[in-house]
Amino acid sequence: MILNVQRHVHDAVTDALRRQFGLAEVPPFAIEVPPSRALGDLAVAVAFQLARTLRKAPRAIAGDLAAALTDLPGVARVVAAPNGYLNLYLERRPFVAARARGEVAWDPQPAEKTIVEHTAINPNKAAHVGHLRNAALGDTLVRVLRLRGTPVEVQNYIDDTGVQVADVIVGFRELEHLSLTDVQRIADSTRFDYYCWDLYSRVTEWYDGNATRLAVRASALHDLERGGNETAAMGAFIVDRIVRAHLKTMARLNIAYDLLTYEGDILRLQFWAHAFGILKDQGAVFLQTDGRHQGCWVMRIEEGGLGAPEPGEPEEESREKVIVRSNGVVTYVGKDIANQFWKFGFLGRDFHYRRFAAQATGHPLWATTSTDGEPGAPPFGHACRIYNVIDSRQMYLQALLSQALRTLGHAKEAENSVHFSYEMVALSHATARELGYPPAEGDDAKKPFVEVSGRKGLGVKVDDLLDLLATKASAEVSKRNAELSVEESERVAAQIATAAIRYFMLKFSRGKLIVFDMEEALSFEGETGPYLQYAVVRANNIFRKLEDRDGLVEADVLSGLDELPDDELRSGDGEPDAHDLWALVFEAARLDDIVEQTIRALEFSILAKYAFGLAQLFNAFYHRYPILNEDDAARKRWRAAGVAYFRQQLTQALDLMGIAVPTRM
RNA sequence: GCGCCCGUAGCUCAGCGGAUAGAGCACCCGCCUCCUAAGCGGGGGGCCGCCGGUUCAAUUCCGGCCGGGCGCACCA
Repeated sequence: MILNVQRHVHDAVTDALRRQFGLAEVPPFAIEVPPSRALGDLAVAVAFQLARTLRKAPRAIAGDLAAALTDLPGVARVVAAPNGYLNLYLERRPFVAARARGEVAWDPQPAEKTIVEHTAINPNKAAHVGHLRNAALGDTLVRVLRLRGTPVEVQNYIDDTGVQVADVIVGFRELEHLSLTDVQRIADSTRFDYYCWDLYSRVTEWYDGNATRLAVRASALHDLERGGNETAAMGAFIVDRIVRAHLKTMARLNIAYDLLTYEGDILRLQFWAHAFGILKDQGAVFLQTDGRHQGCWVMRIEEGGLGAPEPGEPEEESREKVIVRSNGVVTYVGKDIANQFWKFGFLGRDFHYRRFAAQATGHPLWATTSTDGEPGAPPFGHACRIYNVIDSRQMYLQALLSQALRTLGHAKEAENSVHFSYEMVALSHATARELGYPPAEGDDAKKPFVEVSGRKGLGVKVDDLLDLLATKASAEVSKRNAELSVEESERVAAQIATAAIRYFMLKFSRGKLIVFDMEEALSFEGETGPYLQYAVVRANNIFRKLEDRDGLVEADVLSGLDELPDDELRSGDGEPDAHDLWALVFEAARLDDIVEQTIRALEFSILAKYAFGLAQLFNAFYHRYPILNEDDAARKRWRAAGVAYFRQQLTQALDLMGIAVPTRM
């Protein structure tokens, strides 16, 4: 809740520059936050930028500006620092009082309908930590956008007709010789997503044993795509069960969706045929009659795109991407283009929809279907902006999507097709060893990490990780809070587990490969989700006790702040590392600025680090300044007001990261 | 070969061109008659990979190297 102040300071400085120096054009400049409160609350470095054009020393410019900036509402004083910075100190009392009372609201942003697609796990096995990063980033993006008033539709793409599902079908059939009813029985009596996890890796080994077995897969895949046969029926069953397992896992992490988009529906409803028609009409794809891609429909890749020429091959060919194979089967790229067209609403066709499940959010989850749609579905699709949350390995394919849109004259949509890209999650050697995998050999041993592989069954399952965290949290909770009921204690443990894992997934910037290490992820100390929760729990405890002991509720604390002596707002001034009330409130106020930065950079580590820093500031304040035991009534009230604002802001920040605040810890 | 990402403390990572380069972990020292020690305070530890360029100012921007990762299928 600092952006409004920054804006009016910016305007005032611009105005002062015009008046003082007769500048018609004021160069763009930023309102910064100085490294410590002793230097001021806001700072402007514009004097450096103007030194040359004005032929004047930065310090002198800053001095003139300071003199011109009188009577700025909300600003107590303006100081020209010796180095040329212009530093501003805010009026503290009204700043604190208004914010603690919640009188400074979020700016509504102009909003256009946005689709965020994330998770999109192949529905043939349990979710692992690699999938987790995707879902955590995607869900956080959704939360941040929604806070700013953007209407967001969350889609989860289900590849129900792909190779991975076919492989599990092959496993049930060829390795276990089971029928659909057998599989159904297994699903009802086992942890089915775990069962398929193991089966999938066994199938991979089976293929490796004899290459001719791949023909079985090809045939299964063909049946799966065509539908109306037993293979497809078994596939539909497996997919449904696994998708429900994924949703359950994600619900543990406070992740929900609006729509499941099934690839099978894209095929059955001829979305691809329509998209293909459009692409052909516009000349975006053509039938290659020669060379390596003979008989394929290909798309020309733009200059600077992908493609490595094979030795001796003309460069032309490497600049083509196959969209339809010579056997007439469309590739993933083609299906994705059709899906993207639909999301923007210019495919000219729509899905039918069915209610799929209830969710903890209260919003029903819908799924696409090819027939028998239910009434009451919201108007899905027709977005102005699309974020596809997919790891960086699929960069080229995402670039092709934009290219296809551009070729068809949809420049704006191409621009608004955002590949929200992030680096993958790998495993540390130590964690791979703990999971029982043999030490890597050869070149793999030299790598600093082990790659997660669903095919090999090598990975940490999300539910296992959550269970481990919850068990550990449960022990810690009951150790400290013997009076809690078993149910409450378990609820808190689950919240702590979710916090630990979600914070862990967000604290790294998205361009950084995460080498997942179990020991590190299980930590509750230092820069972790539980540390952040703990800070808010402490703040909440203060208010609980304030009510128990003094009969004061938050509203009592916040009323009458305007008349109270405000010495407390200057405590700690002049000290180099201020852990005082003003520093805490000021930092808490920066959340809106941080959210803006986060969206601009699509970088949630900014939000995560900010929340952590704010919690640190509070913990330091907490240790230094008593509240319940403070004798001076005015100081006590101001401190409590600061704590009220802090918990309001950090709770909000945690909510953006999908982290709840437990009742006790 | 081409494209993208990464290179900052022993380890894992932050650092929207600006004020003494920070945090967590690990290590050492201190703090529970005091609102929960999942905490707090203090300490040691840095050619910000290397070389150039732009700039009043470069860890930050640009170029070139070096090292590591990932892509560049009629897989998804």
